[in-house]
Amino acid sequence: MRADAQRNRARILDVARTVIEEQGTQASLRDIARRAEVGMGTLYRHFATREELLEALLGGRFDRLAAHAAALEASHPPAEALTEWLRAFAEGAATYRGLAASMIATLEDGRSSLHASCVAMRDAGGRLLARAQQAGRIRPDVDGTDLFALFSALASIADVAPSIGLRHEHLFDVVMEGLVSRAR
Amino acid sequence: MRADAQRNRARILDVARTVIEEQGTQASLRDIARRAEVGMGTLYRHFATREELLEALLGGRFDRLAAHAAALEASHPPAEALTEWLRAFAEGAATYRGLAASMIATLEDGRSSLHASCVAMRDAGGRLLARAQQAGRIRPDVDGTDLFALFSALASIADVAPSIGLRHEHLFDVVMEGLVSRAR
DNA sequence: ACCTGAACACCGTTCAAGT
DNA sequence: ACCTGAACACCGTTCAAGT
Repeated sequence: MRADAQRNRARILDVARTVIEEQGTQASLRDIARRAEVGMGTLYRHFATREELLEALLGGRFDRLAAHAAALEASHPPAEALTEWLRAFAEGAATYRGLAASMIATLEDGRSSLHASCVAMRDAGGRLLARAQQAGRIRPDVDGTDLFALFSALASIADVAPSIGLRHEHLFDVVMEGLVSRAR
Repeated sequence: MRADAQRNRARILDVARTVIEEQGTQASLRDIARRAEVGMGTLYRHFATREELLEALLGGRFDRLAAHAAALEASHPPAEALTEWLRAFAEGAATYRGLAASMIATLEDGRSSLHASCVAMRDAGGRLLARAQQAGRIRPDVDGTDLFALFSALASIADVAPSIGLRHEHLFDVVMEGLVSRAR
């Protein structure tokens, strides 16, 4: 990649992080290009879709989250590992306003650039889930997709109603208890 | 109201119902005006905000839902009344794509035209909840707002991922079990 | 190769002008 | 009283023209 291109790409990512932090995942791309002092075409050349931009911003974080699942599997007993991971997952889904909703949508949209990361995360969670189910600690009739949907939806509440978001830990606990009930 | 105004209002509501059914609560107001064969100003005169339009479309339904809570309180035992009502509530929140998210947001936005209906529904649910808690059937550390948020969030999953929406009843059951656990 | 910015087709919202 | 539709300030996306 040419040096100026590389510099532009970095500038865009840098500005995008700030703007999306301010305005959420639906932030104006025009605004990002403007503040990065770059033409619209340049933004589109580097990131053909909004999802590609989000992937560049979040891909690393998501990969680490999937890896974290494997680590927890080795270090913690089944139920604790799952709970701990779901907590980290919910935190990740809350990185930017609007992200949680995008993540659920992306799970069934194979064309989205976020699709791969989300499927990987769902599967990582699914493995922790299966382990906890085999240990009889989680009800057997839920799968990784259920988990992903439930906790993303939970995270999305804070996006749309910040004050209710303060109850997040509490609501997390309620849903968690729902998973525990009817185990075995 | 003048006869032509009344006719216009009815036309707008009629078309809005169709368009919002197609495109969700974020449907283009311009499109609604166009298909109702009405100037933009006319639409704005009758419904100054998008929320006012939604209120006109859904207010009746929400009022009935609040009334339904009182009826259930008289006819059913505490836990059954609550479960039954929450089922109806979730159905109402799923009337239009995007509505569930609007409802959570509106709960803490006093200026929204949907605010009154949503508060009324939350309180109606809150009364059924308190009754079930007094009967020792629901954990005591949740309130009406928690309930509203949890089940709206649940409904919003189907908005953004239709196929996961097919699991709605199942996820409903999981959350319900979470409410039951730690009762008394 | 890469960048720019105007062009196009859309929005929501307002408001002067009409009846 | 009420209606119309143009005007304004925004979008996202594309693409001819430049370096």
